[in-house]
Amino acid sequence: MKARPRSAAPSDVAGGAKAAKSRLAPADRERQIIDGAIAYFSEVGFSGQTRELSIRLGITQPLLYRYFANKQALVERVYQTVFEGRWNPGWIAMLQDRGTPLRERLVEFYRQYSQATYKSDWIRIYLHAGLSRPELNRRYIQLVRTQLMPVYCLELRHECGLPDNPHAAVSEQEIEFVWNLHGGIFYFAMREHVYKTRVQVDFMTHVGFAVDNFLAGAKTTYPKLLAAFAPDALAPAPRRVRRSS
Amino acid sequence: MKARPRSAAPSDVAGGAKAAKSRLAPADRERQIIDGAIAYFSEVGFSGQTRELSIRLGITQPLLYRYFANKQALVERVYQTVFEGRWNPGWIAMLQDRGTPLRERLVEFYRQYSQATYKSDWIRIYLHAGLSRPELNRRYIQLVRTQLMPVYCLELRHECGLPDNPHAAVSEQEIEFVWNLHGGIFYFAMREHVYKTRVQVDFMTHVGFAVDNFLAGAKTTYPKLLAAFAPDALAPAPRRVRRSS
DNA sequence: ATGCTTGTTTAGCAATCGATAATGTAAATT
DNA sequence: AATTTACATTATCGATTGCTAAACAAGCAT
Repeated sequence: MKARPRSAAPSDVAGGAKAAKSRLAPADRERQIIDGAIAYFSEVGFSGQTRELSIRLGITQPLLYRYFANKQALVERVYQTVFEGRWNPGWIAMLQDRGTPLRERLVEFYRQYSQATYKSDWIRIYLHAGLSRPELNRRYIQLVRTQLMPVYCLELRHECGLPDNPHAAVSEQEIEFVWNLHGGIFYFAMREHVYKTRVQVDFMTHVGFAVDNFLAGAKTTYPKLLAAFAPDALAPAPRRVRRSS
Repeated sequence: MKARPRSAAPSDVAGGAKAAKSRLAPADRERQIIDGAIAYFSEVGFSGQTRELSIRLGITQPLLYRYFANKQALVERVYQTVFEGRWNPGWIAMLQDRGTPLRERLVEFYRQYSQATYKSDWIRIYLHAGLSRPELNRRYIQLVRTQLMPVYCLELRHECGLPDNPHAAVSEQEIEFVWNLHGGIFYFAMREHVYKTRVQVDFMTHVGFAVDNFLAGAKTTYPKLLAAFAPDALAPAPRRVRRSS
């Protein structure tokens, strides 16, 4: 009931590294196990064995089962920690700040987003999960689709000099259009962190050119796309035309 | 030694489906096992069990070991069949045919490429392999990097009205630049076939806009990139300037 | 110091999985 | 039809793996 004041671990706490045999407070031990599990499962996949994980943690295998009812429960915690812990809601507001050029906003977003997610552990967990538990990825993708991509679309409309018409819903075709930028950058990170191909190019330099090219092309392509798939968005602005009989 | 003339299988041959109990010629049985293994491993990953695979094939588990020395050998054959069997060398020539507009060439390429590789089994095997045996993906990526992307670059130089200078090597920065188009389209297919998100947009329509946007942007972005990372390519043309002392 | 709580380890079970040996049987050869 | 060849199945072994029960030991209260 009462929180037991524990002495800090003697040598190291949950430093992510191995070897921590001493007696730890439950919260510390749990955190250490989760961190170790993220590193381990991201490397070998979720079919990795609990014994091997325990060895890397420097503890015995049955101890895992004092903190998690079974392997599946531990895996769930790994999913949850990785997917729900690295999204920054402030990104949306930053992307909507028209005080700075859209190009700079996008580049800055990818600088921050890549530091949060485009690392070996996140991407590998993301791919492993996608193959074995796609529901989880669908939820994350839904977050991107509903939170992030529509902002891209609206800012891009503005950037292209199109009327700011909040009533004109963002079409699926637009979403996919802007997603191509996002996907290309993701795949770059994937090649770098999963296949570990020697990428001789600086990530942010690449992002700069990708964003430049996307925006430069959109100036001519985006209006055409809107004309075909979201003609509402091209109407003057505040008053919406509705079949004047 | 001599090839035994076998009567064709009574009901079905290696139709990819299950249930083929009858006695088959070795070549047919082997093919059937490989096809089944591709379907099975692409679904559950390479940690899938041989027993489950045999049940799906409608055969017994030890029979697998008559055709493959061990599980690893079967896995290797799956890799090999999937990765080396779907690349069409003719694509390169097609992409270089300047008789048709580059836009049409790229769209047509993605029509054919997606039919060959952007299917559930190929993409899932590709991702499973990437996580457990990245060497194989590196080899495939090397194929794309050395065969496909340089062609994109050279055709794009021509498209942008830049001099056709075959001596000016394609820079890494250029490769990554054009790869962003390829990666965005791959990621679209990945969302569709792995995460199975409801994509309301026709694949080829999406490709059309992605290619349009890429080419429209490149008209202004690509020369800037070349100026910074491959100034050689901007030199007049045939005669290469080499430090005229 | 003594006893109590609880974090950790030792020992081991039951199910799973890759792989093998022995046996059965369908098709080709004579 | 009898014999041979080799495709396929039955039965089973040994190692691995998730998980549990019992024993051990470190810190706190009295």
